[in-house]
Amino acid sequence: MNLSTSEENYIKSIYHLQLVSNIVNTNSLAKELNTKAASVTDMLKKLKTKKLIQYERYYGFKLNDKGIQTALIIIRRHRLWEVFLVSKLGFDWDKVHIIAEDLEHVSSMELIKKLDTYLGRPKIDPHGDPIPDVNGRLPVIKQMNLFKLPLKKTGVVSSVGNQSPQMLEMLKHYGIGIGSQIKINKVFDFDKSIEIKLLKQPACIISEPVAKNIFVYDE
Amino acid sequence: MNLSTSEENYIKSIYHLQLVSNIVNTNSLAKELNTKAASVTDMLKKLKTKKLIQYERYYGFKLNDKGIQTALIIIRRHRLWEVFLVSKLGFDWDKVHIIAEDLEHVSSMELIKKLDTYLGRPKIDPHGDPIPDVNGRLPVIKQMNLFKLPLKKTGVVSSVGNQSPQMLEMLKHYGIGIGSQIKINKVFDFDKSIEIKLLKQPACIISEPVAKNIFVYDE
DNA sequence: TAAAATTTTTAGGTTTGTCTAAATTTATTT
DNA sequence: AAATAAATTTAGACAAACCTAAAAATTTTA
Ligand SMILES: [Mn+2]
Ligand SMILES: [Mn+2]
Ligand SMILES: [Mn+2]
Ligand SMILES: [Mn+2]
Repeated sequence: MNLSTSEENYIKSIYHLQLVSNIVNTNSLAKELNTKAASVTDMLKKLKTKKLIQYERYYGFKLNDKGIQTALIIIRRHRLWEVFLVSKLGFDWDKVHIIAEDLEHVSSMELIKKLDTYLGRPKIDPHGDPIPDVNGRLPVIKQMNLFKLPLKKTGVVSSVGNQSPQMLEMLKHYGIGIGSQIKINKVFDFDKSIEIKLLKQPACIISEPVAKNIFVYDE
Repeated sequence: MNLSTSEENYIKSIYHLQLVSNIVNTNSLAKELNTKAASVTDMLKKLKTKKLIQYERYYGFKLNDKGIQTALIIIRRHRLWEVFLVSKLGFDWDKVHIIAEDLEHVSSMELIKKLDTYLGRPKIDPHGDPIPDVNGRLPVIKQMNLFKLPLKKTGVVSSVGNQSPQMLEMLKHYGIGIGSQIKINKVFDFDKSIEIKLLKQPACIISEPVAKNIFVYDE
């Protein structure tokens, strides 16, 4: 298909937005991409002629099957590079997204195939997000919000909702990462902050907004 | 400085051309970059305003110190990625140039620093070309043309002049690579082709154009 | 040295991706 | 149901990186 960096970024952003809202609107995409609504409209026309989106003016838009397939290929590249940056180069998880944002646009098939093999065909990226396979299939990861974890029951951190550098830096500070074993000691009614206990660490308290973005699976 | 991919490609090409000819002319750069002379002139104006080249119209041009420094940073990224592709991902040496041509434009300093460390601070790339250090200093590699190697004396292949995929594929076929131990058995007067002997391989004959592009050091 | 050939630059366009400001359309209030 | 507000699109520009064709400068040849 041969897409520009800009087209790829639009497709990826539409994909992420339509996971939440089913139909995507111009303003939210503009905000997501740090651009203006008028620019978005221009690009929507182009993506429509390339038959990657469903789009009727004033009615919103979303990726069609071909568009979703394309998005998953780009997401696969992004997440494989993130694994590389963390597991091979030793980057912290809060530093890799920006770099992967560039690397994901290098489109050699052979490169991604060999990178995947080299990394040991990882199923999740450093933030716990699933890596689409070569055919764009996403492994389903069974997980729940930390708030759903019964008191005193141990869960394993599986992914993070908000992945801003600010959030990730904070979790790093708390010592919370993918794979961390976590237990809820107590929920405080006042502000819904919770006291948690991690292995080999003293108990600590995290706020509701933080807790809401942590996902776990049990045992 | 923040340069576009296109600007970086121009700078790198000027660098390579001025190694040979000292002063570079519009047409040769256009040919090198598979573009037109008019496009080159446009870019030269831009590079001049960015103070990266010395350029007087109709008189040719070359990189100034700042331009050379910039070129060496890009070449460093290119060659480090080539090392990665060959030594970590298992690519053949004739397949890595095109991919590195894209990867070299990902400009995170931290990335290149960590990649360098990860690769063990290599001094040469898979084609035997020296990798500039962080400060843009090039290690000097003492070598000579294969034709200068005395008969029956063993040399070690250190680099290749023509690095087109066609040439590299051919050398791969002959089993000639960087580090190969090579001896000249005989030079044929007729066409200056030479019979060579590599370790653990039967003797074979290579043409003059091929031999002229092979460089060795003795011992 | 004058004509011819070559090289380089300029003039004027195109495409991609962006923008601001104005016009439309749709949604929300009175 | 108007009026108002919000969202979206269009109109018109702009910068980057290209292009072709024509003009200008330089070099070569006769
Ligand atoms: Mn990106
Ligand atoms: Mn991620
Ligand atoms: Mn390049
Ligand atoms: Mn190389």
